[in-house]
Amino acid sequence: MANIKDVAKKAGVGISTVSRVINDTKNVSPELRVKVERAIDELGYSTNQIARGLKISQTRNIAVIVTAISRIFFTTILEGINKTAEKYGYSIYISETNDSLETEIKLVRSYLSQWVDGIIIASVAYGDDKRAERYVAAMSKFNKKGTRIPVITLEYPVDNEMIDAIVVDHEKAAYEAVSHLIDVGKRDIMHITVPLNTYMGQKRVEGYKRALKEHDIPLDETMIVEGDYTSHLGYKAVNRFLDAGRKFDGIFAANDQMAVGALRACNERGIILPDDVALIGNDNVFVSSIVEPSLSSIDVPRYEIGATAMERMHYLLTHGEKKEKKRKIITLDTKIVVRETTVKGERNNLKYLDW
Amino acid sequence: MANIKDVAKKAGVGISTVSRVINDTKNVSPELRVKVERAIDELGYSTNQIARGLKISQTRNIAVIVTAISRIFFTTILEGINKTAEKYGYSIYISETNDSLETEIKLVRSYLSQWVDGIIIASVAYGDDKRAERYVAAMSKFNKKGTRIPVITLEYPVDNEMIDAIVVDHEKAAYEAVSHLIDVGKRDIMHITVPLNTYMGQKRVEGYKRALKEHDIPLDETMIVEGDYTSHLGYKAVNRFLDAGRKFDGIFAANDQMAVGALRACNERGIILPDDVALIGNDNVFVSSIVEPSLSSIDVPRYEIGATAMERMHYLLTHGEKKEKKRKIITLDTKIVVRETTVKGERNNLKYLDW
DNA sequence: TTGAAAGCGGTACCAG
DNA sequence: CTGGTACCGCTTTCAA
Repeated sequence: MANIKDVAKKAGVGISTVSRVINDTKNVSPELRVKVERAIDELGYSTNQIARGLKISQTRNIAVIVTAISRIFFTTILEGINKTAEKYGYSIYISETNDSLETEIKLVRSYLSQWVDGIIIASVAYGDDKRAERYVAAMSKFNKKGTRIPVITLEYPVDNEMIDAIVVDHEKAAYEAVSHLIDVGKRDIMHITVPLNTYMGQKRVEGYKRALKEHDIPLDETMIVEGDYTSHLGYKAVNRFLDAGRKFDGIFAANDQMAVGALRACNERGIILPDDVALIGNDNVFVSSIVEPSLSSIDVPRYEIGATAMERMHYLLTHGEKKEKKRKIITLDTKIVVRETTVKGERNNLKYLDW
Repeated sequence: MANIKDVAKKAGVGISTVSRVINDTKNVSPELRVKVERAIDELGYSTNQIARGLKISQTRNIAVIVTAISRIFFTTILEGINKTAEKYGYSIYISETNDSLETEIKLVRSYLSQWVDGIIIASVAYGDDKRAERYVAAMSKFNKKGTRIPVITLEYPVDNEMIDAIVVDHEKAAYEAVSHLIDVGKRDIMHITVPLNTYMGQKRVEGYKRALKEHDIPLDETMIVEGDYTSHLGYKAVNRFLDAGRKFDGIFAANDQMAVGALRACNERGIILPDDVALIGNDNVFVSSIVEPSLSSIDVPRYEIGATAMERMHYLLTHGEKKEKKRKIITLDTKIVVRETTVKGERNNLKYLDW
């Protein structure tokens, strides 16, 4: 409502003095300071951040772009980002791409023109699409008035040597999941993947293959079925295998949604977990400890990923271009959480309480 | 990077002409238009929304404030808001109050100073706290340069006759839930509430009481236990009743989290659902169809709530102050979803597929 | 149809 | 320590 001019007039001082007390610079006499503060109170003035942003080209707004807001995997990440952002006084925009590069680029463009201070993104720009390549190359050149607008990617590092990332080792996680299945005595292991045009999809397949190889289990490509993140797909995939009379005694699903679908299918068809088939998911979302039997999974430190991303963003924003030539890729640890779908009696369901 | 001045210079035209082609006003000659468009392309210019916002006092930014981002209840609402916002070209800020009025007020103040066009909020300003009252009263006066900044509340209408709301009938929903328990033959019904200092908490208790009354079941206040939204609490509450040897054959939990906690407790203690105890939750989140036995619940159209809120916001923003004196409260329908915790054999678990 | 210039609400430099 | 003023990048009158 009221602006700085009004305050200046009311306080009977110059506009710059008002500015000084607001951003409390030292050089203001106590008397004037009091006058100005009173005027501010009486007018209920608060500074227009949009004007301020225009002037100092700094908005304290961070854009957060994920593939799908309702993908349960992201909600904890968003929480981590949000809590940390609040700590430092940033506001955050949140939006989703629905796995469309088109949408992603559109969103980024829009945020850039809103002069966000930084962008945290779960990018879908992977693979050798020409458009994607140009876009990823441009990421390190985002700027406003010469100062760089940092981009931090979630889950995996994009193909640009200047862009930081907060990730986990997907290959290793998959390797451990599958090794665990082998350890509990399984050999015919099905792998339900996330889409294979994604980094995560490919890395997890690599881990799957390595685990088989190191345990001298011959690879059967038909045991790998491409998934789409949904519970429904996991459900159908298992039913299809069953209907076809395919032999399998283990399943590694690349996310928990699909694992739960698989679990449901097994339950319905009278397959005993883990005796007949051992099953392990990925992500360790709270649902894993709620289903019956409880689902083994790979824990991904989602909150920490979000928090770390925001911490890193803040660092980049405050420590500027301190000639950090090389990007920083922060890898957080995953760990296997054993429950009843792979080892009888391991309820390990404490987690069901916190959702 | 490049600004309108650069474009004007490059195209060899006046700055206003550039503005005209950008916002495509009619009065520009074809020749100039082409020149300008080429300049825009070559410079990769896109208009600075922050400067534009300052000038026209319209940012196309909407603030969305919920109590907790990770509260699963909200994620679908956010999705509805987001999808609709995208349709109309709004960006949205998302933040959480963690049920603190303090935080809520701070956030609102901050968004106001960023000149958001509107605010959609699941407010915690309920009850007769002086500070809350002042704040709620102020809601209808939020404005920038005289034009009003609309506020729309989620879940329930705040105590301000000018503020729109998108809600469901909590009293009725609770009434139906409890009536259903009675219909399936239960009489000693426990009610685990959400916090009783909330509108939802109180209304659901009212519904609970009305259902008992209309079925001539005497009210026993000790059957009402105040909850806190968490699974853990539902779990403990039931265990406490069991330990104390309390008699009960039905439970209405005011959200699904607590219902799942209660379900887990029953499962562990050998209580057979629904024979010994019938259980119904509230919200119908996807988890209801995943647990064993599947959980009866009250379906709340969360996506629609979000979408409707954003549609209404857009309406308010485009149709301005068309002297709509009176606020609009849009009430969406809830419906009961019967599953195995109240009626044997009613799996009704299609929903488990879509998460 | 076109360009100049004022002004949105601030910040920061400069002179006093 | 204080006030005047240019300017951030854009929109919009006003005159030409």
